[in-house]
Amino acid sequence: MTKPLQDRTITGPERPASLKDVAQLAGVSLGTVSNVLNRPDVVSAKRRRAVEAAMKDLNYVPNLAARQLKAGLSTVLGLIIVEMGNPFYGGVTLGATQAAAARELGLFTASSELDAKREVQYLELFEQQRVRYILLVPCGVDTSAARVVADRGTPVVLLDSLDTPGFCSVGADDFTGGKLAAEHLIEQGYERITVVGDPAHAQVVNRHYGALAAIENYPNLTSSFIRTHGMTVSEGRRVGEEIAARPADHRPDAVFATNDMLAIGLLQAFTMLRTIRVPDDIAIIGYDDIEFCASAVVPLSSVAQPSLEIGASAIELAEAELADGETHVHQRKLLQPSLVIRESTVGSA
Amino acid sequence: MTKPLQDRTITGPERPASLKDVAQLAGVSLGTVSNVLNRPDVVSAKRRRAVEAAMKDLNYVPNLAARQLKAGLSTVLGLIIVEMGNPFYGGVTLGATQAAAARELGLFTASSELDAKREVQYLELFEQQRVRYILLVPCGVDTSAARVVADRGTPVVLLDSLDTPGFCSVGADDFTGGKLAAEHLIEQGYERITVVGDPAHAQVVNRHYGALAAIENYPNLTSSFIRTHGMTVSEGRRVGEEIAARPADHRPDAVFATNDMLAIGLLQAFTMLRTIRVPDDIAIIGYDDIEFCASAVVPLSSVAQPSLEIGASAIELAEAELADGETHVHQRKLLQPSLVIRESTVGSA
DNA sequence: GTTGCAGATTGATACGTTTCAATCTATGCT
DNA sequence: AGCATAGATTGAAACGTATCAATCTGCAAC
Repeated sequence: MTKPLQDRTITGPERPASLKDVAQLAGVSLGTVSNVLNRPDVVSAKRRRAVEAAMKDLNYVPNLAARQLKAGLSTVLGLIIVEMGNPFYGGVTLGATQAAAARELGLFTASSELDAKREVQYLELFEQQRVRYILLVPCGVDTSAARVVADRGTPVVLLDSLDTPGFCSVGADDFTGGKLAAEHLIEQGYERITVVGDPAHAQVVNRHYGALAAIENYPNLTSSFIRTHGMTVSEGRRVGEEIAARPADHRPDAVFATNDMLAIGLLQAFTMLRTIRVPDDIAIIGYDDIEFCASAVVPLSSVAQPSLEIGASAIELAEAELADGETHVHQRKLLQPSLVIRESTVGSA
Repeated sequence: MTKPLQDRTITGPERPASLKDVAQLAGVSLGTVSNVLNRPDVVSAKRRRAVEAAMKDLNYVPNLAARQLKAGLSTVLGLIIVEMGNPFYGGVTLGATQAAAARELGLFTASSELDAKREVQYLELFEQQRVRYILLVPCGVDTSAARVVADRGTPVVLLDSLDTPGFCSVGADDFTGGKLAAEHLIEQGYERITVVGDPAHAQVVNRHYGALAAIENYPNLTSSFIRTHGMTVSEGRRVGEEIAARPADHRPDAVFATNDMLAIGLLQAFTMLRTIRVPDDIAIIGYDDIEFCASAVVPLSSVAQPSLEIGASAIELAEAELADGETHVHQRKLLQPSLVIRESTVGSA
C-alpha cells in the first residue's frame, strides 16, 4: 500500500481558493458565503464574521470570469484607441477611466497603433471577453468590423469620429473651435488672418470653415489659407519661413494654425529669424493645447479639445444604449472645445 | 388557457449563441462542436462542415470567460503603466503588444496616472480577472500591493523600475546611457561638459554617474553638474539663461541634459538670446529621444530608451516565470539605450 | 458471418459563481 | 404548550466551455 494521500500535503500548483473552499473552512454552505459577498444583510453577524475570517485565511479572491459567466453581462468595458502615447488619447482614456470608476466598472484599454488589422483583433478579443460594451476610436473610415460586432450584440460607441449612421458617437465640434480661435484673434484687434493646415484632414476643413464664419461678420477683415502637406512641426516651420520672406505689408498679422505642431513650427521660424516678434508683429494660435504649448518660447494660445469629456460622454452613451435595449435610437454628441489664451495672441500693449 | 409559449417567438434579450445552440442546430453533440474548435482533426469532414455552417448561422462567438474558467489559466495579460499619453510608455506598450500577439495572447492596458490608489485598483481588477500575469510600471517605490498579488499566485513583473528583490524586473541601463552621451560629446571634441538634472530622480543620478565614468578617463576634460528642481522645459530654460549670463570662458562647451524637456528648454534659451549658437558654441544632448527632438529648431541629439524592448522582455520574463513554477528564481534584465545623433552635437566643421 | 479494431461521437463532469425555492431555527404570541 | 412567522441557512440548478471515459459506427480480416 502506498502512503495515504493526505500525508503528502499537496501545496502543488496552488489553485486559488474558491467560494467552496471558504465555505468548507468556515463550516457553512456555499450559498451563505455567496450571500456574505452579495447580500451581507441577510446573513447573521456570527456567521458573517466566520466567513470573512475564512476568506482572509485562504486569501480568497473572487473570480470575475465565473461571476461574469453567471451574470451574462460583464462589469468591464473595452476602449480601443489609435495611438498610445498621444496625449490627446491619454485624455480621452483618463476621462473614460474616471467615468467608469464612478460606475464601479473596470476599463481595459488597447491600442490599434493606426493598424486596422489590430483594431479588428481587439474588437474580437473584447467581444469574446464579453465586455459590457466597446468604445472605439476608429483608425479609418471603415467601420464595417465594428458594425459586425455591434450587430452581434455588443454595443459599440465611436469616439472622435464623424457622425456615423448606426452607431452612437461622440466628437469634438471643430467648426466651433475654429470660430472660437478666429473670434479671439478678432477681439484682440488682429485684422489679416491666415489659416494654416492640411485640408486632407476633415477636422482641418471644419476648423477653417469655423474661422471663416467668424471672419465674414467683419467686412474690414481679410483672410487667407495656406495649405500644408501634413501637420508637422517642420511643415509649420516651412510656412513660417515663407511668410517671413514676404514684404512686411504682405504678411498676415495673425496665424491660426489648425494644430499645435504647425503652430510650434511657425513660432520656431519667427523666433529664429528674429525679424518677426510674436505676438506684436504676428500672433499665433494653435489647436489641441498639447502640453508643449505652455512651455514654448512664447507660450502658445490654443484651442483645447474636450478630451476628458469625450471619454466620459462615450460611457454615458454606451450605458444608455445598454439600458434602452431594443428601443435604442443612436445618438450623436458633439462636445465643445475651449479657448486657452496665452502670450502668443495677447499684444503687450 | 394562455397562448402556448413557442408562439410568441421570443427574440428577446438576444442571448449570444453558445456551443449548445450550435450543437443543436448542427444535430451533433456538444462535445463534437467543442472538438471542431479545439481538435478539428478528430472529427469527420462531413460533421465539421455542418458544425461550421451552424456557427456561421448563429453568429457564434466563443466565450472567453467560460473558456478561462474551465482552463484555469487565461490567455490575456494585464499591463499597468503610469501615464497614458506619455510616448515612452506608448513604446513600452507597443513592444508588449507585439510580443503578446506573437504568442497569441491578448493584452489589456490600464493606466494608474501616477495615482497609487488607482494602481492598486487595477492590480486587483486584473487579479480578479485571473489574467495570466501582470506587467507593472510602478508609480512609486512601494511595491507592497504588488507583493500581495504576486504572493497569491499571479506573477508580477516590474517594468522601468529599480531592481526589486522578490520580483522579476526589467529596466533601462541609465548608467550606460549617460556614459554613451558623454562619450559621444568627448568624441566630438567637446572638453567642458556640464550635466543638468534633478538628482531627486534615481535615473538622473545614474545617468550622471555614467557620464562621469566616461569623463574621468580623460584628464584634460572638466565637468560640472547643475541641479534643477524638476525636469521641465522651463527649468531647462532657466538653466540655459543662467549659463548664457556667464562670461564666455566660464561656459561649458557641451551640456548633457538628463532628459529631453530640459534639453529643449536649454535650446530655447540659447536660441532666443542669440548669443550662443548650437552646437558651435555649446552642444546639447538630451535623454529619452521624444518625438520633438527631431523637429526642434536645431534637431536634438538624444539617448533613446529601449522602450519597445522593455515591453517585449517583460513578457519573456513573465512567461518564463509561469513556466518555471515553484522552481522559479527572479531575474533582472537591464536593457541598453542607444545614441541618436542629430545636429545639436555635431559641429558644422 | 463473426470478431476485432480504429476512428468518430457522445454524455457526464467540473470549473466558480449566483440565484432561488425549500428547509430549518428561533422568537413572540395566545 | 402550541403555533404562526420572520429570518437564517441550505442545496440544487444554471451559465458556456473542455476533457475524457464510454459508447457507437463501419470496415477489414478471418
